[in-house]
Amino acid sequence: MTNDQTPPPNFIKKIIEDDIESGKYNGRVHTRFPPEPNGYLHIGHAKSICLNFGLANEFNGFCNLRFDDTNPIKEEQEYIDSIKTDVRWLGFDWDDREFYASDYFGQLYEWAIKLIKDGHAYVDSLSADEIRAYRGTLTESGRESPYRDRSIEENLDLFERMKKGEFEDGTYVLRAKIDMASGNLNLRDPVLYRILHAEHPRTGDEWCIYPMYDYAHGQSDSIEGITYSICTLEFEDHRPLYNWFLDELDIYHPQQIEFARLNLTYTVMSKRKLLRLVKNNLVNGWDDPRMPTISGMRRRGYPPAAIRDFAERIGVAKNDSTIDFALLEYCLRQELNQSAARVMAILDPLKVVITNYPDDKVEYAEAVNNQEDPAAGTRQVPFSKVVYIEREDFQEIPHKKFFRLAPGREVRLMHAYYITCTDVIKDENGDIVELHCTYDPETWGGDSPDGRRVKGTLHWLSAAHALSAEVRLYDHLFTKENPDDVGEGEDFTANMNPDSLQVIAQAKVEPSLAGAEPGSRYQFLRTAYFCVDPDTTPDHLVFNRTVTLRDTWAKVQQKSN
RNA sequence: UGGGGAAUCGUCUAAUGGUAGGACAGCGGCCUUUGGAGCCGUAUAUCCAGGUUCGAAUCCUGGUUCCCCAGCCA
Repeated sequence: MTNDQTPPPNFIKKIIEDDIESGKYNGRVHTRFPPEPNGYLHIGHAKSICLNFGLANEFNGFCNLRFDDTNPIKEEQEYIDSIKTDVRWLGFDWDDREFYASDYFGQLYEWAIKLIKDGHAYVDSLSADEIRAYRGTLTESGRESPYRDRSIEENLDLFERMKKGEFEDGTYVLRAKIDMASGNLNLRDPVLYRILHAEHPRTGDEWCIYPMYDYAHGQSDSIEGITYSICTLEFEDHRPLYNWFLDELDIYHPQQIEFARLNLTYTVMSKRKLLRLVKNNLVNGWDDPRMPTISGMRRRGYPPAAIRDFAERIGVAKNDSTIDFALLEYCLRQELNQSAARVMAILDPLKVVITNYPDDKVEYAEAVNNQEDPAAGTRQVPFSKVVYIEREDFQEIPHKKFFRLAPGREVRLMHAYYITCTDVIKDENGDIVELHCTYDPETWGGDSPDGRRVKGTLHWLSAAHALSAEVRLYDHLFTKENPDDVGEGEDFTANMNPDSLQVIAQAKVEPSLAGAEPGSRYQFLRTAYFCVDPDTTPDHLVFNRTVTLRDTWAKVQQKSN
């Protein structure tokens, strides 16, 4: 899909344009996407990825992929691998600029020694609990650690022994010496290094002290020559600390800019909650198509171009905001409408016997694959005496605005014939089991030579030729726009939608779908967009519903209720 | 009188002293071999109160509301 509108302005572009004009970074634009490999990427990350890589593209700069791997307890190679897959799948390329904060552990250690020597850092012997108690509260200033004035020599010695592994976890930390009375808690002698005798996914057991985020991030940015270190709002009051390290170390100084993270209706976004859904088996893994993870969206059938379009449309600002899920769906339909091949599938089959059609005759209707894309061509769809239509496409006593099939009414079977319903066959319970219709042989292709019109056009399948398939219909994972809107003693899981997954074991699909590749996307005509699930095997097709088609008939029905 | 941020249609987002614009959602219509897509039209907003100014979403003063921060997480 092409979007010929120029990308919208935002406050970060404005800053960059001003900097380019003033020559602040000599016109250079260099960003980075810095995930911690402790979970799978989600659509909130996608916003950040599109922003950082997008800015680099727009201003002829670069964007690095940098893993913020400073906490070996939570990080795993599995997450590193998935993150790379997801960023690439979204359509972005970091060339050879794949970096890790752990690449800089040596340099970071040297800089820590410099801070100690300059009297800006000290080794503290307080326990974690004591440090918390000494930190004070939001409204009361903190107290200085009794170890704050150790000599530089002692600090150097202790820090070196921390690194050598002489001490247990938690016995010592390295702290910056800033201001225990600061109103900004981040400046109350923040911890720079902690002792962690843990195996790191990349550095193994080379280190047993690990830098904290605040100490590692800005310096990593500096080493990589980043110009704009773009992060989310909650880091706003870390910025003074970000600047403090760079200034005290007297090294190249990137600029941190904060923007509002993405919130989406009917969705939870925090890694903690997503992890909980996975670990408690409330969903089927990180790539469950109901998950807002990139891997889940991929499996659900979201095209990367739709996600990029979405990221552009939501904008970038500093307001806390929650995007209407309907916008995402709009972007999906927009993209899928252009790219997805049309195909016929019946989710809830109703048998139709065309009484005046020859018993053993088979004709092949030429069906357009995608009227939005003539290059997609056509295909042959078999037609015969017994067909399936969608059960909801027939009403025995039609609603006044229902213009599909009803007794005595004529409709078009798309690309095939006009048919007229003559009889309704019911079982002993009064349930409709079959329809008898007649067809007009003059209407092959879907047009009548006499120019008469029909109001309804239905999709259909030749019963003898249809393939069976499993179809998975997905809905919002949560029933409330804000899943955290819960009663006392409840949490977000109380709002989980019991109907978020509905499995249709025996749907019918076109024979052309035989052998459809996992990941390929289709529009089931008049129904929804679907994507072939990886669970598919040669004799068992599985489709995931990506997003329904807009359904104005559903609205009409709702209104009349 | 802890610190840091943010307030514009229902929801996002533009407009940086000069006609409050766009998108999604809504509503109405046209068209249609998808009740899809497309097209046209339409209603709805500057947190409040003062002030400066010919003119204020924008500048000033004072309020109000919301978000973030007390990890040896990021």
